[in-house]
Amino acid sequence: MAEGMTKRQEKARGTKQAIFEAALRLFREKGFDAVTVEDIAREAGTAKGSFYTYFRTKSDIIIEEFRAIDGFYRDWSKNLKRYAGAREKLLAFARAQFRYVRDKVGVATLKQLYANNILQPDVEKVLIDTDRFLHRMVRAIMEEGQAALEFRADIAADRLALLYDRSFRAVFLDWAISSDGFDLVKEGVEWCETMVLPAIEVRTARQARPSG
Amino acid sequence: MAEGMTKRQEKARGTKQAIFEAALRLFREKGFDAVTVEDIAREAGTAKGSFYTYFRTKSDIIIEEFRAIDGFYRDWSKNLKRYAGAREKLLAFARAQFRYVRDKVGVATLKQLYANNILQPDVEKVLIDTDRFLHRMVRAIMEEGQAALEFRADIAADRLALLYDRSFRAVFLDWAISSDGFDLVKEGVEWCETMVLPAIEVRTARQARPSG
DNA sequence: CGGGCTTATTGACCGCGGTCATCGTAAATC
DNA sequence: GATTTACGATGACCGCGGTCAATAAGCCCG
Repeated sequence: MAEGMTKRQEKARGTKQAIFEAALRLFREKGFDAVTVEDIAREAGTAKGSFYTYFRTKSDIIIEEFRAIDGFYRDWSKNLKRYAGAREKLLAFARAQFRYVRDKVGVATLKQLYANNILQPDVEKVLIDTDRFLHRMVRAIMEEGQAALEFRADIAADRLALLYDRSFRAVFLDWAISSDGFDLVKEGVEWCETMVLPAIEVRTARQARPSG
Repeated sequence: MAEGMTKRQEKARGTKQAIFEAALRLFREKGFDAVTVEDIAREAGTAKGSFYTYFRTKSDIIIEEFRAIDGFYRDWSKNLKRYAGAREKLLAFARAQFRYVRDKVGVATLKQLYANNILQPDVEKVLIDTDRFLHRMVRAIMEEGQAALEFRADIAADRLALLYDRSFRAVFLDWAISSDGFDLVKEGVEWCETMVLPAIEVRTARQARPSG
């Protein structure tokens, strides 16, 4: 792992790692706001200034942590072939995604992530980055659905993927604002079935029925 | 206006108003982050501590300003009867709403508003508050659409309104994250036509057509 | 091995958002 | 009118995120 590295580079790497892990540990224990950068540095056995050698802001830790989600998507995408149609793939992916965010990311981290993406001026906006694996995978599913005449073909697959991504951000946003005020998985899947799929699928007739 | 007020209450009201107006003026001139609370107090001819007598945080000013948008909705709702069906009403309202936010609110204010709603723990969450005029108006349109068999009736009007609201937040969020990276009105109206109406309307057949 | 160069590390320092004990005076009470 | 109470105003103060000049130490070349 540390092949071809000078002693200096190795040490630097170690310092960054120590800071990162200390930060995650403390955030988990006490919550983001209750942890100071000095706490993190102390816990990592280094000085406050070193934190800023490796991270631009306190909330950069959150961004870095969130990048791990792309690893999850990559792993999960191997399951895709299990599902017959594009519709099933989208739904299964939605469920997996909501589960992961609810159980592994958590509402506190999500809040920081969203707030950070909104406020920080020059940070690369990971949430709306269309180069991420997430987006490319969704686009592939859209193309498959279009080829199978499941999904509407009058909108480019890339745009369909954007619409899908954006729809999901809406649920995440509401979940964050409401501070875990509803079950993300249940609401998310329902949202996907109600709002996302109807817009994307080739239409079949649905009659107005009285609510009950 | 200042009927039945003691001299003290009048003065307090004046102080609050002076702070509020000074803050808005300075934010507009220099931007939210470049203005300090002391700047605001000085501009308002009072002391820093007084700011916190009337506002809990610096960004509370933004929340207060944003409440004006409900006044806009109220005024605008008088135009509703111009439009024939519920679908037209929703679309017209969408257009008006996006225009107002783009031209009168601005991306900087919207950013602060969203970040604030996400991060502040005990603030009333104006964005997802279903008691706001906005939500009640949309619900009324949904009910009208259901009665006319335009909109699906297997979902309660209140939930349809929530879905509509949430969809819109998605566009506002993307607009905020991308820092005015697209035309809010154009994108918003397209989004409404593509994602929101298809999910809400009673379905009529749509065939898959090749893109291009 | 020696000396210049690069780079990780450090902690004092800064500016700002937010707090709070204190003060002065209008309002209420008698 | 005198006395007490209530409350708006104040600014010194605090804690934290973030900066930066100075320092220490590994690296590299002659």
